[in-house]
Amino acid sequence: MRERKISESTIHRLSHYYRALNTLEKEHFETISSKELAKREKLTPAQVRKDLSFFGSFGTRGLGYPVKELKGRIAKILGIDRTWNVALIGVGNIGSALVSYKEFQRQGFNIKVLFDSDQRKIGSNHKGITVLDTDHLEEELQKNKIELVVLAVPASAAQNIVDHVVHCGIKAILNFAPIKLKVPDDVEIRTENMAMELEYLSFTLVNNKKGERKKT
Amino acid sequence: MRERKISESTIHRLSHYYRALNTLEKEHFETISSKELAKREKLTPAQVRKDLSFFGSFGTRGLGYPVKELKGRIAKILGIDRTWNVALIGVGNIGSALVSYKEFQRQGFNIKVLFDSDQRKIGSNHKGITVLDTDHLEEELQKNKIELVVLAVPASAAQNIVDHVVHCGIKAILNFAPIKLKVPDDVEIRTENMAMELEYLSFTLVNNKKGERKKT
DNA sequence: TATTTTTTGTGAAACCTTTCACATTTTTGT
DNA sequence: ACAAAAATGTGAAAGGTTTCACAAAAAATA
Ligand SMILES: NC(=O)c1ccc[n+]([C@@H]2O[C@H](COP(=O)([O-])OP(=O)(O)OC[C@H]3O[C@@H](n4cnc5c(N)ncnc54)[C@H](O)[C@@H]3O)[C@@H](O)[C@H]2O)c1
Ligand SMILES: NC(=O)c1ccc[n+]([C@@H]2O[C@H](COP(=O)([O-])OP(=O)(O)OC[C@H]3O[C@@H](n4cnc5c(N)ncnc54)[C@H](O)[C@@H]3O)[C@@H](O)[C@H]2O)c1
Repeated sequence: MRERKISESTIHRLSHYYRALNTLEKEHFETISSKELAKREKLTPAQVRKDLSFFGSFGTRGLGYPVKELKGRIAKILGIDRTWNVALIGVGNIGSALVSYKEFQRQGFNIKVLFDSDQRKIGSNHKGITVLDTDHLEEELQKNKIELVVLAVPASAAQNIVDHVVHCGIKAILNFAPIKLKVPDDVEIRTENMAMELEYLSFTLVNNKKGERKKT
Repeated sequence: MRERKISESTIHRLSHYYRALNTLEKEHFETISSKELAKREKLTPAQVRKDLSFFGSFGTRGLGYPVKELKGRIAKILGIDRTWNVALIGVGNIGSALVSYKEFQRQGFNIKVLFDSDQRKIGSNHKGITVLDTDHLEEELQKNKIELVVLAVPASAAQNIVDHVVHCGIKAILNFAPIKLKVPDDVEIRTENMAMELEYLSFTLVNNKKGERKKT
């Protein structure tokens, strides 16, 4: 096995490189240097090279990286060279927005099933997908070979659902409930916490951080 | 001036402490030790103490931190001991979900104005707020003393709008468009990129990161 | 009141991430 | 074919963040 210990920041930057390479491909670039790629992503060339070097040597000295090939390599690293079966639980305000969002589908995150506990919603149709009853959650997750779950239920319901989701072997969860959920070590859960981002912005506003950057 | 250089992680942890303290207050705790607070947030006690120590000495040795007071101190640090006037631009799928989300209002982020460029949406009402025409963006942002902008427009429209928003002095933006926006150094912009989170999850799935943690 | 226990606040150490700097390789130009 | 220029890949240095460990202070106990 190759040696692992890749930081979260590196993975996030790979996502950025991937988008940049997509654009570059559309602009008909054949190759790109770390310098130019860094400039587009507001990073340093060394950072770009170091990030990529964790996964192999993809470039050519004196020339740079082959756009199309590097894009493919990163897709493979990120696991987006395939599609994933996704279930969305909680078809409320945010859940509905997510179902309507075509970008996920296009990126290979295929929302296959929807769940809700509200009788008025069960059986209804969202973008061609029927809303199922959470009572049949585990059974349906398995039947549809779901690999990734998006959670958009109220915070109070989230932990209970996560327990079921984990119980049937799901290893990746994207959570929108503003709560810290308990999962076993081998399950990755990412929480999208908008309130926290607003608080960060609020902090920068009251601390005028950017204005008085250097320490006095 | 006090010496600054607080990391993003510290601020995010303050947000977590704040929520934990809220809960603790409801549970009628008078004081809390760094040990207990750390346990609730899955951190180390040293981390909690170090984070807080950047802002002062709020605890009592042998006893811990006074829950109510510490909560107030953190609120002040984060700038959430007040309300902020917020404008939301782009009342589509995700925009509508955000307007309906009462939690923001309750947290002091007061969505005062909505904007859209779609004639069918302009003049319509969302949760008691009328949608205004983006043609009058700068004028209305100023009139309503907006301090923070939430951007929920298509990626293709985002940069142009940001330029206007920045032009009338806004210093904090929460962006949902999956694109890297250019803003001056003194403007803080946070981008909520769900696709990137999904990609991170996808990476952990293909790399089975959690399972084979230790380097071989 | 004296002793033990608890717990903070904080320098120093350990750890992790980014940047530097340069040998090496390949391309480009003459 | 050779020299100059461009650009990678990577150890080492620098910079940041987290954890350790302990003195100091307060609380609890006897
Ligand atoms: N709306 C937003 O803009 C927003 C923003 C940030 C975070 N969030 C979070 O996202 C989550 C959903 O928010 P929302 O605004 O869409 O709420 P919502 O009430 O509109 O939707 C929640 C949905 O979950 C369903 N539900 C409730 N209990 C369930 C259960 N046990 N099993 C299955 N489904 C269940 C409800 O029937 C409803 O359809 C909440 O945790 C909220 O805090 C929402
Ligand atoms: N829907 C989701 O779940 C989701 C998830 C992640 C990111 N996003 C991002 O959020 C943004 C909005 O997504 P959406 O699904 O709500 O799209 P949407 O098309 O439903 O909404 C976009 C809204 O912006 C308005 N608009 C377009 N140009 C405008 C302009 N120049 N000025 C003002 N308003 C303008 C449109 O009229 C529309 O009401 C997009 O950038 C999208 O990529 C959406």
